[in-house]
Amino acid sequence: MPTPPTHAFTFTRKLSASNKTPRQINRNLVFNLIRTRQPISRADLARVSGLQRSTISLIVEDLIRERWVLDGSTGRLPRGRHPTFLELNHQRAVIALDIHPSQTTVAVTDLGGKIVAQNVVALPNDPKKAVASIIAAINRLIANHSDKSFDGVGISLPGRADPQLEKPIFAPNLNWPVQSIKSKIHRSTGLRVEMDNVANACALSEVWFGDSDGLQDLVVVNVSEGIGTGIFSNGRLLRGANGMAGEFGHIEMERDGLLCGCGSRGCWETVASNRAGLRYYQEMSGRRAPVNFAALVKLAQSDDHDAVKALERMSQYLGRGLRMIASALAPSEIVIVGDITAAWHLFGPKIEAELKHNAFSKAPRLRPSFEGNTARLRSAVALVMNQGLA
Amino acid sequence: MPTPPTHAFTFTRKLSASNKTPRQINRNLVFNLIRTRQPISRADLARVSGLQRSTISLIVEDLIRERWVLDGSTGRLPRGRHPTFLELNHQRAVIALDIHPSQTTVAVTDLGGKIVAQNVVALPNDPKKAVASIIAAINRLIANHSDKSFDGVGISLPGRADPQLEKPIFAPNLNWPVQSIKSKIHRSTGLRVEMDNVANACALSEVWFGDSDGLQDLVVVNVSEGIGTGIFSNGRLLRGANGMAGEFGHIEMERDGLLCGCGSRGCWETVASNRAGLRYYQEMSGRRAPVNFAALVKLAQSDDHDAVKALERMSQYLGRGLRMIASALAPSEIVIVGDITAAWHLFGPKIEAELKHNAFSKAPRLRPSFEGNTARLRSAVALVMNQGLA
DNA sequence: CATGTATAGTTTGGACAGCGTACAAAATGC
DNA sequence: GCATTTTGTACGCTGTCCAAACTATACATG
Repeated sequence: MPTPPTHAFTFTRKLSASNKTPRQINRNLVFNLIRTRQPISRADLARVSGLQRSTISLIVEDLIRERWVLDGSTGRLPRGRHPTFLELNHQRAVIALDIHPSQTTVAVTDLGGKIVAQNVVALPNDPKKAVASIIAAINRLIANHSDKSFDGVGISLPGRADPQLEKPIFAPNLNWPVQSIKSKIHRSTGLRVEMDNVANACALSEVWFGDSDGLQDLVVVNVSEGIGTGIFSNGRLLRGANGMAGEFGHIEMERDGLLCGCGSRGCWETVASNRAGLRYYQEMSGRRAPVNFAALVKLAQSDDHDAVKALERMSQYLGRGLRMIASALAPSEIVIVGDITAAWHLFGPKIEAELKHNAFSKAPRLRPSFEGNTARLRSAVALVMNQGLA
Repeated sequence: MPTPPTHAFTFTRKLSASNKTPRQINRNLVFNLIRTRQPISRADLARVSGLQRSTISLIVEDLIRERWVLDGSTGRLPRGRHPTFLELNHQRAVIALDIHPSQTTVAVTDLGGKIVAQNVVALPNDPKKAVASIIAAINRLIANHSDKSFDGVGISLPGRADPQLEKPIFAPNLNWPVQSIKSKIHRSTGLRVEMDNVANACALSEVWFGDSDGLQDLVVVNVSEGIGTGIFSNGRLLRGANGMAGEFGHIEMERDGLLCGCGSRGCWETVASNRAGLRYYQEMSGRRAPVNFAALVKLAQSDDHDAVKALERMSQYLGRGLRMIASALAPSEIVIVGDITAAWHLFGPKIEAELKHNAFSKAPRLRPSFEGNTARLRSAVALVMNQGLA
């Protein structure tokens, strides 16, 4: 006879559903539909979602009461009563913060991710004062937009952080400390603060603000000082055990290659990141490299032979790494974020050719981020939206 | 004024929830708890799930009416009414089919995955008749267990198949055609047939039959003629765009290496699969390789120097590949399935040392499948269970 | 043996969700 | 004015979970 189990037991997350669960699910669905398809009427929401018009009415009533959406203009139809279009509440806004090794930007955006105002943060010489400068810049923006009501602050940064934990735990390419930035901003502004890796954030952003409906599998590759990837799979971000999933950039590509910031040798990012591109230029031309990678891209665009060659070499390595990603995850789409996309017509085909080289299965679609240089900023907005209503 | 949208629109899956949704969710939760913790009382189910005892009673009533579970024995407590333990219905059974390049096995198991009967299928010389032989073997097993009621057939095979599609689309290591095996078995037996890649199936199996509760991130690496990986992330299998996710085995590891069955060169599986182990033995000893990999492992266990060296070399490459997986996905656990696990005490440490070599973050736990050689068979059961009630 | 206590499992009423139908509101055309 | 068409709302129904009351069962104790 078995002894009584009486398990001591706790689930990490609540797994059981209550009778409030459908409302949560449908509420998120409806809000997302309004967000992506605004302006849209209740009747169309019903058609699109598969829910009844009556149900939609109740859910929308909630969303309006909580000031997420507004009744907007009225439409015209050949027959029948005119629909009232719903739209996101323009009064509500989000602070987006893009922390980048070479430049940090802060912005105000609306719930739809549209950038209302944007400033580059002048960082002081003393890196310890960086966080204070950022907070000052945020507070200035909030003060300048007193007509808005702010919902939160989104931070996208090059590094990994366990979503539970406060501080980033892996940021080899950032030269100033961001420890406790999250709680400091929260204390100063009183707003909810969401922080995540740039590539993760960009993946969310593509899903939230992109036009591909129901995208389920997508990998974003952020090519900057290093290379980070954000994996969106089964309709969710793949975070891994400590939030460390997506470090394709630190997969060994060259045996006994260059020493990487992570301590290993020959990582993909040592041969395919912006730094690698600059190094190739130096090696090939014998001249000093341009001040930054954007300048190198400009050089290539003006047909500088060495610049083109250097970026082609970088593109080849990029493509080879993308082939790894395609084999490993078979996403339907790979999106590139970074300065290299500024010259996509020159190097996109090179990257894609290498990606498709000898591929044993259908290669994923490859495209640059639809956002260009604001991709990282908008991604920070997605972080807040994702927590607020998803 | 915007024109009326009236979107023509269909979701791939239904995204909206109805008031029946919580019951579906909780039913699966309760069934899974019974499966993993049987025997268990209703009261303990309530404690463990967080649902009310009354709700549990209703759900269990459903499950008993549909003959998934049974009221079983009675427990004893120091005080109070004795609990009645619930257990899975032993009458119900599943056919498990393990298709393997060197040997195909078919078995009868109960809902808990316990193997009731098991036969190796003698495949005819003519590979075209293989499917017919398998079907005959299945029907024999069903006839011999007329006391059971069969719920479905699970097939785990070395290859990828879009879950929607009928035929496997990528099986470079299988030398006989399995096209339309799914529908043929369905027609012959009348049972539901679920088919998936071995590694995917084993990942499900670890989650379904393993003892780690609430495991969310796990990668199974199946080391056989080739290498396949099954990725369990965010509590679901990661399938990718065409069911092709998980082909880490075909990531390039040696530039201009050996030609692989997939058409590329230097894939991980060309240097770390069973075939590679046999090749290393041949190269190192100058002798002909053993008849199969299991024999090579036996040799190593009896201290044959060349066999040990060959498998150590294979282990090193295995570990190097696992390091890729750890960087890319940061799973909390990596599980190895395959004959190499028979000598885990010899080679497990070698693999793990290479996995941890120069790792920039905490390496995942590494362990052999808790099932040993029946892992693949039991995995086929998990496929059926996963579709039936998950 | 009666009583009190502890635990398992069931019953019942209430709250809440989505569905489906009916209906009011609003616009157009004849 | 009236039929028609479409939007958006109101109301009753069913399904679900929860909370508390209730019943059943067992044991310890005096």
